[in-house]
Order: sequence, then structure tokens, then C-alpha cells
Amino acid sequence: MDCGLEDAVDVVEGRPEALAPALVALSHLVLHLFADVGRGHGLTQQQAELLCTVIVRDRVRMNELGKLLHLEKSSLSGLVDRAERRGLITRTRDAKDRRAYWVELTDEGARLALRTHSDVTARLDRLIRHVSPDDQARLVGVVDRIRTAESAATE
Amino acid sequence: MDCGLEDAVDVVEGRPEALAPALVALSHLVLHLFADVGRGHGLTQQQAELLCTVIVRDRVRMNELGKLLHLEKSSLSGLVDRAERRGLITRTRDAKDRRAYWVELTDEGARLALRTHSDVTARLDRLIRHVSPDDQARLVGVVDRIRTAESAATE
DNA sequence: TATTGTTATACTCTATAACTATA
DNA sequence: TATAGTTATAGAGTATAACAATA
Repeated sequence: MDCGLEDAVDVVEGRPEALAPALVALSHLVLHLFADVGRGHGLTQQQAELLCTVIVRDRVRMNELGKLLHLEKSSLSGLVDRAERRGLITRTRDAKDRRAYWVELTDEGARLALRTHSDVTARLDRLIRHVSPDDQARLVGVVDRIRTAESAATE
Repeated sequence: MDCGLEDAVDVVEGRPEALAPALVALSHLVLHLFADVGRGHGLTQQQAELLCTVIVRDRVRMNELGKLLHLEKSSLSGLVDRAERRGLITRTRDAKDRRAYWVELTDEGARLALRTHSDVTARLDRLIRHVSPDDQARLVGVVDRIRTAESAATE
């Protein structure tokens, strides 16, 4: 849960109220929750992320999927291979650009993705129950700004 | 960066402003950044987390380390084995409870941990540069509340 | 008996390099 | 040549189960 960086900042720079270490701690918390929920459905964290990424896009190219998941193309090939072997997704060749493949969920994959997603959401909602609506809205805005900054930096 | 859950909520529940999916997206962003920085120092994300967790505690028992990193004890054994083989950490037996081991950083491990930490902090600071001080303070408070809720739920 | 940790085993995950096929 | 993707290889990460040693 706690990777220690927030304390490191205190020790090294004397800024106990810094946002950066709080974000790191929060991120660990959220993704460990994500991994736990996945495990509850017999999924690894990576498989859970794969399913959720595909389901909201209906179908995705391998190429784009790699960027979304931050994976080298060969790493993604393996991940998709295992999910396909397990009957969760299918690969379909693009008719126009025959180099490309579309990844889609099977019915079973879609069911699993939805269950996983709703569990994650339920557990997150329990955690943020006591945050005021005003703070929640403000926080969503801050996150959007951070994500925008990251997109700009990555270009 | 984007695991897709934030869009899933839109699609499934029609709540484009929900905080939960924003937190998931933010968490992916932060930990991918963490993985990138680690790679820049020849570390995997897990090794980077290990080093940062140890450095702020001076020394940690395997037992507690497993809880902090959310790992089974055998998984941690392997992670620590590889870091030890690489000269980054040492294991020392506790004199009083001879079942337990203390994990400590070597000089090289400490140097690497500090460099990694400062890089992560620098990149995070660049991302949150445009968030107002007021929002930053508020966000730190929200994160604290979320972490408290999570601790209570885990007990 | 309970706790702390390791080892054995079998996977999954990941990157680099070399490759195929299509554009 | 460039792009989309796979395969080969090697190593890292992980959990379960069985084990040893200490409390």
C-alpha cells in the first residue's frame, strides 16, 4: 500500500504536506485494490486491465492497445495470447490494412470485464464515501488537469 | 495510461464526473511514471518500490515488507533474493527473534533509491505544477481520508 | 501449535532482438 | 523503407504448497 516515498520526501526535503508523495501512496492503494478484485475473479491485474480497456472501446487494434497499457508489442502479444487461449478475447484481421488486428471480447470476456469493473467501482466508492461532493468534483477537475499535463509531456 | 474504467463508468452508469474512474486513471499514470523512472536506473518497478520502502525505514522485517508491498512471503523472498544478489540490499538475522530477518540497503542500494526517488518527485512535480496551492492542499487532505478509510477496511 | 521465512514448482509478465507480412 | 505484429529467448515477478527453524 505504502511505497515509502511520501516519508522519503519528509526525510529528504521536509515537506510533510507535499502532494506528490500522497499521489504515489494513493496510486498504490488503488492498483492493489484493482489486483485484489481481479484475483477474486481469477484474473491477474494485467488481464483485468486488458479486459477493461477493450470493453469500453468495443474493439481495439493491438497497436493502440500497447500504447494504452504501456507495453512493448511483444509483451502485448503474450498477454493477448493467454487471454485468447482462455476464451476471453478474439483477434480479427483488418480487411483494409491486413497487417493490423482488432482485439474484441468474447461474451465470457465481456461478462468478466463488467463484473470486475463493478467490483472495483464498489470498493472505490466505499473508500470515497466520506469525501464531500464538493471535494469530489474539485478532485476530478484536478485529475483531469494532471492527465492533460501528462499527455502534453508524452507527446 | 488509461485503463478504460473511467469510460466504462460513463457507458454503464452515465456518470461522467465520477471520482472513482478518475482515481483509477490517475493511478495508472503515476505508477507508469514510476516504472519509467525505475527503468531509467536499470530497475524494475517492483525493485524500485522495494528500495524506496526500505530506505525510509532504515531497516524492515521481511514480514512487514510483505504487507507494505502487498506480496506473499514467497514472492517477497524472490524479490529480495534478486536485489541481494545484485548488491542492493542485505539480510540480517534478528538476534532476539531468530526466525526474523531485517532487510537493509547497501550503500549502492541507498544511492540508487535516492536517485530514483528524486526523479519520481521531479516528474510528479512537473505534472502538478499547474494545480493551485489551495487545490493541492485540499487534495492531500482527501488522499489522507481515503487512506484512513482503506486502513479501516483492511483491518 | 503458531510464526517467520525459504524452497520447489508452475505459471504469468516483460523486454530485446530477429523475423514475417503487408503497406 | 516503414509499419503491424509474431516468435524466440531470457529473465523477473507471482502464488500455492510443502518445508525448516524458532517461538
